Amino acid sequence: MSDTTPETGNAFDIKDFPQLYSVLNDEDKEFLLSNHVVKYYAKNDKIYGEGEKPKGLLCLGSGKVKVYKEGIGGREQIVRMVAAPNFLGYRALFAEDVHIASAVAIEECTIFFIPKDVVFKLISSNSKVCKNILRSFAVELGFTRYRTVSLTQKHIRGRLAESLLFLRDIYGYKDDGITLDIQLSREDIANFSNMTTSNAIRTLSTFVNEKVIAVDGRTIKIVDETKLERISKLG
Amino acid sequence: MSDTTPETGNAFDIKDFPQLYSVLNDEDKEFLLSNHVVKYYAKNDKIYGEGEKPKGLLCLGSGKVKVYKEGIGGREQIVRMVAAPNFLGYRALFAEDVHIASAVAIEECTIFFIPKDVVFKLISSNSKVCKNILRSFAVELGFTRYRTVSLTQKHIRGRLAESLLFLRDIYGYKDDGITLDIQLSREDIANFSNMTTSNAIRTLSTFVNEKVIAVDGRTIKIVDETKLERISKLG
DNA sequence: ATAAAAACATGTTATATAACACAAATTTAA
DNA sequence: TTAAATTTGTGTTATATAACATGTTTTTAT
Repeated sequence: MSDTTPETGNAFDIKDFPQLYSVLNDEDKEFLLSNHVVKYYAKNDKIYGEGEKPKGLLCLGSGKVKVYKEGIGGREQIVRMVAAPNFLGYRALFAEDVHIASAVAIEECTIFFIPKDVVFKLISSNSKVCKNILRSFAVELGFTRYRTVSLTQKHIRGRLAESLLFLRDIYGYKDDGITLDIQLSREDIANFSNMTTSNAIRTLSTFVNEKVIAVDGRTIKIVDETKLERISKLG
Repeated sequence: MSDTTPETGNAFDIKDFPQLYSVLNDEDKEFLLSNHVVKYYAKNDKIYGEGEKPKGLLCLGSGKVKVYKEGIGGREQIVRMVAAPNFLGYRALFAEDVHIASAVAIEECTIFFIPKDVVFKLISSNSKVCKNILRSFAVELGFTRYRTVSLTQKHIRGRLAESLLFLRDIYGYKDDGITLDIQLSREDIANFSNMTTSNAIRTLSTFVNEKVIAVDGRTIKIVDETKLERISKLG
């Protein structure tokens, strides 16, 4: 992590983080502006790790992050793929617990750090802040529960298809309207879909053969959305 | 569901629901007391179902509830076992979504229903209410994520052992200190542990043979906690 | 009290997928 | 610019567990 501006020079600031800033009154805006820290992370930088204690709220202002848990025999399970703007690592904060997952920047990130006491002061004085955080939790819990069922019940093809559709939902397409706006290693795709890397590679190949997707290195195009959704649905 | 007092005559009321009542000031207490409904459910009564829209907040005052999702081919996955006092069905409320799971009373329950607008008024006027709900979400999200990894990565023995330990954590023991204070069908145990009923039965039997647990019908005693924890940990 | 239904139990077979092995391609480092 | 390491790709084998079959016991309904 670096405290200097990133090379790209994109000047993101907390005013562009709607879940927090846009619902505050002028006084609280002033308070927040003078009580947060902007942090920059390069690709592959660790943002927090399992077992660490959160010192405040993290707000992903720009960039992409993967959140994963170490499982049996060090096998990594990606439990969340995060797009900006979104809260990050807030579960541990509100459970008054240590982090039970790790977060890594999968591309350059801007993160706004808000100290614990500042967060709780904002929540106390502004119920809209509270509602936004509640909504984030509710949406994420829904996603996680849905995934539990998919990852345990669907077969490999269904799991992979669903993962690709989730990546579409989270990061969207590039300008061409078919290229997923995220680059992941086969291993990350496997860890997100609960399968071995070999099987992720194999199944991606069969999807290419079936003309459901097109692959060029780590660039994935969804060629036949309907078919992919059918594969995901059938399990 | 019935609106009359249950046969047992246990007079639970919302004053015994600490997550809400104990943090309110006198005015809000009055407001809550005159703006909620007490509902009674018999064993096996459905409390809400997938696709329904929540009309308010449910607070489980007494009794036990299972929350499950319909998966592939109608296969049911229990995503939460609830003990009183606890919030229930609140994810959909705060996500402004329909229920994505169903809730069924596994024994007689008392539930306090608080209409949506009353809930939001309480949250606005009292940040401690908000914090309590945030904590519930945070704890539950942690549990759900932990489970996702266990249910996908652990083998049958580990999954079943873990489920039994979770049931112990959630419902505790009876007075003898070894009998789980919850009665479940083998099918429910299977649906909680992501396995077929046959395999749940089979694995319970091997645990009995290994003197880890003792079983009499639906009554389960944990005879060797250390061994059970080891089985759960090894996966 | 008896029939019907549901739950429990156990043995056998089929199969999805992990595990393993190895090669090729690509990226990183020296 | 060459070597080393990592990632990607593919074929084979082993195995955990679902699926199936069938019988027994317990519960529920009449």
